[in-house]
Amino acid sequence: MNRTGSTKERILGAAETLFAQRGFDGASLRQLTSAAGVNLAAVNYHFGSKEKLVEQVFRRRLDALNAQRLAALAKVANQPGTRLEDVLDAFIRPALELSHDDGGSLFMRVLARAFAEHDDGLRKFLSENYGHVMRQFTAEFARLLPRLSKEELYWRIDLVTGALTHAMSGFGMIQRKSGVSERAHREQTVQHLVRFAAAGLNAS
Amino acid sequence: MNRTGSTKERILGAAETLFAQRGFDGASLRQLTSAAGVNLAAVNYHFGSKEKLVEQVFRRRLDALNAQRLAALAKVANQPGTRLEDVLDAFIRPALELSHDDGGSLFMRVLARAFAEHDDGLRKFLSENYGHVMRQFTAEFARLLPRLSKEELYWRIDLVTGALTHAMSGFGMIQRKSGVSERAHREQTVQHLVRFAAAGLNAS
DNA sequence: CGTATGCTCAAACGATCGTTTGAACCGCCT
DNA sequence: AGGCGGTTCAAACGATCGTTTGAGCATACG
Repeated sequence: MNRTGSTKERILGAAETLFAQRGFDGASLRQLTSAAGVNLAAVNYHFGSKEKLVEQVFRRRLDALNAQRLAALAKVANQPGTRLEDVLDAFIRPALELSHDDGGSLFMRVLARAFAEHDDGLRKFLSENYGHVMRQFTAEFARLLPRLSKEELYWRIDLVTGALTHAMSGFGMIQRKSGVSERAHREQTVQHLVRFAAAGLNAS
Repeated sequence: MNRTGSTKERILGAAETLFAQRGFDGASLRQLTSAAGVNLAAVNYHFGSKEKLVEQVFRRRLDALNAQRLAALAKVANQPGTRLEDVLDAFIRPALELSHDDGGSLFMRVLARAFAEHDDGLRKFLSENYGHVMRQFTAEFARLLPRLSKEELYWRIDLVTGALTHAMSGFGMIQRKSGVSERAHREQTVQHLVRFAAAGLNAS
């Protein structure tokens, strides 16, 4: 039972963990509030409903994540020397750094669930709030891959995001060797993912 | 309400559809039996429990799918002229042909959900019953990509399966152009996926 | 001191879940 | 005709779900 932080923060933390482990429907408010060490009614008092709690769990992480992604993209977008790998790095590195925060890796599992569950309400929420990020990256990919038709480009981006979401939701399976620092391991991981994605996007 | 076939078949069909749409927990036996046009108790009578129904939904498709995959793999495995693309074709083509069967495309969504939900019971079932398929493909990938360490190979295969599962669970989003036959469209799709996967596996 | 205000609490609400029950019904064999 | 295994049926079981309620508590302000 977590006893640090405000009630809202404890609920958000416990929600992230349990949503990752059991899914949005699978995690009950009773399990959740019990793990957070708060009263059952606290969720509806502070968030209004379980669905709005889900949205806040996403907001807490995605606001920061996508701000970092856009900041990194801005440094390389629409510039002459930019390589495909630079854009992919701007997309992937912030997500992996988030994975290293407390509970951050769990959040990537939550995100993977959101992709698999074809929940219209959740997809609409994500599209309305964070769709512009994907649109900016897509525009830059289109610039760097002019020989791909719009159709092919969309498809390949879909494949890449699928691979990355899948991989990062299971992140941690790739064991860090002893003697390798956490930072060096993450750097290796970023480069592995970037190389894979760049090769896929560039495929003949 | 479906009225064709035996009670067991109608349940399996409705289960596949509803599991794809709402998830394993999200689809209730009452929705399911109502859609199948059978009595609520029929599920427990014919399958024993909801969990065993889930397993049968997987079995019905995966037995045939993996048999086709292994048959296709056997034709190219351990032979001198085999290209990476041939092995990937053996893995991907049967899945896409299944997607074209009635309800088959829905099954790929079910499969994507099973990946995202980290349900231990389900993962154990899939591993015990179909793990040998992935092991055979992995062995052949290892033969064709000798310069990759075992660690790197496992990771890239994980990325590829993630991309393919993600893409095929959303299959149908890539619209078939008018004037292109269903068969030609599927052939194009297979080659797109194979090229992407081969490039990713082969990345420097 | 009295009283708002923000928050927590135990308890209960109605709804829905998977499962079980026992009677009714079916075609088939002797 | 009569009984019998296989199947279907409506109904109910206990459990658990998200949400609501109203009393109780703490702190701050007049």
